[in-house]
Amino acid sequence: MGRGRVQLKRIENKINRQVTFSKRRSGLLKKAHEISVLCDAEVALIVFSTKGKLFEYSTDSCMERILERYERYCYAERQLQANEIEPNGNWTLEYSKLKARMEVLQRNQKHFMGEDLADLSLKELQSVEQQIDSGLKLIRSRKDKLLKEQNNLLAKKVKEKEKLLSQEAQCREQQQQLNHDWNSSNVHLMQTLTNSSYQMGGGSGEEDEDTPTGHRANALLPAWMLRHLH
Amino acid sequence: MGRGRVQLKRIENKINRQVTFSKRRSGLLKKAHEISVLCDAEVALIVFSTKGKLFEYSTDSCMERILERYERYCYAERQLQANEIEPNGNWTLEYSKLKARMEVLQRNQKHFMGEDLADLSLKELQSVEQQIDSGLKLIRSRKDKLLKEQNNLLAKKVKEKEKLLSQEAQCREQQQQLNHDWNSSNVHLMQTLTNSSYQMGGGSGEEDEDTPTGHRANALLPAWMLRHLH
DNA sequence: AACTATTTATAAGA
DNA sequence: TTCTTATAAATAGTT
Repeated sequence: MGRGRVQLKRIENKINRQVTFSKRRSGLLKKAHEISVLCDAEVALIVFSTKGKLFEYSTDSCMERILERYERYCYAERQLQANEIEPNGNWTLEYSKLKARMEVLQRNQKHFMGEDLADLSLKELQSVEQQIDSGLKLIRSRKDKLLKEQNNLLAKKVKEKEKLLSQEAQCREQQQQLNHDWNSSNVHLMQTLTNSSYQMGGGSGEEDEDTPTGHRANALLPAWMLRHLH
Repeated sequence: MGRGRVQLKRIENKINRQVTFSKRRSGLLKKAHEISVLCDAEVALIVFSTKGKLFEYSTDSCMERILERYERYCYAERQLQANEIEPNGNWTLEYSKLKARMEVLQRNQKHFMGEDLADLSLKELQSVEQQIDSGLKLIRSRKDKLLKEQNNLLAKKVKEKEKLLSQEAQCREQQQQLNHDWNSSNVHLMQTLTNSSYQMGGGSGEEDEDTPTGHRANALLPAWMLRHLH
């Protein structure tokens, strides 16, 4: 576009390069904005000049959110790594980076729980809604699966009990002949039945027994964590 | 660029939007690459389509490095702040505390989005489900509210336009009436004042609203773009 | 900073 | 999706 073809290689003349950079940069930013608006896409564009000056564009002027999304999309490897590796150099820098990320996460989490929604534009709201909705679906199908598994397990247990009971009944028949007390045996039977039906209704089976801390409360978020959100 | 001007607003036709996205995306990536090579710049470009698919370009195919550079650049300021405000004693302690909180938040966020659900017991699942569900309800009602507000606003605008139009119509009628009266009673006078009456009869000179030649670019460009233009 | 001859990008159509 | 083509837009080189 211009008077003469251009070779795709570094422009050696410094002035020329600078001018071209300036022109193309604004063109690039404009096009990023256009595709974002026209096609309802989310765009993040970062440009460092040779001299190290930063230029950026991001849809809805929220670079952090898009970068977070990018990282999530990329299997979150970077996040994990960055958090695992102990920063040995600049503590204040690492700390503030972490803090900034934290803030984004907190904001996100609040939105997920329906707080501070006034911050969000309609588009953003829709995107959160979509994310949450798909999350909810996944959670429900997972729950469904777990429940079915437990039911199967319980059904098996019931069968076993029945088997035991019939064996017991046989025993009892034999015992009857020996004139043993019928009532005590009956009570025992009742207890067994009650126990199994309770487990079925309660649903969670044996998992609660392993709880180490003991505060696996109804709320997913412990109080101290909720405090961190504010 | 193409057969007809294009308005900078979301393309409503879905097929059309998809096609345009595909075309412009490749154009954008190409231009990102070009400026990177020609001007020796470092470029990172991330694009999410409406459907959430990721496309990216980065100089030297090293997105991570550029994003880190970006964060360093952006957090330089924060770093100064942090240096003054944050505790000057035990950085490693502060850092690991923050990290722990971060990890909890990340885990939670994943669960909210339906990832890593295998970690959760049935009870926890139910609790997450509940939280998310209530969040979703809040989000939907907020969206509803926003949409209604927008509707009201638009309705108002429509009414205003209607009002203006009817007012204009009235004006014109009155003027015509005046002209008519004046013409009929002052024919001879009019002849001596041809020039001025011609101007008057021609109507109000300010009516033409369409100024196709005026570019008015600055008014339409977002602030960031203006900034980059200088 | 403008200008303009050209190249490039792309909207619409097939 | 891909190709074609008429046209709008971007921009290289110039002033």
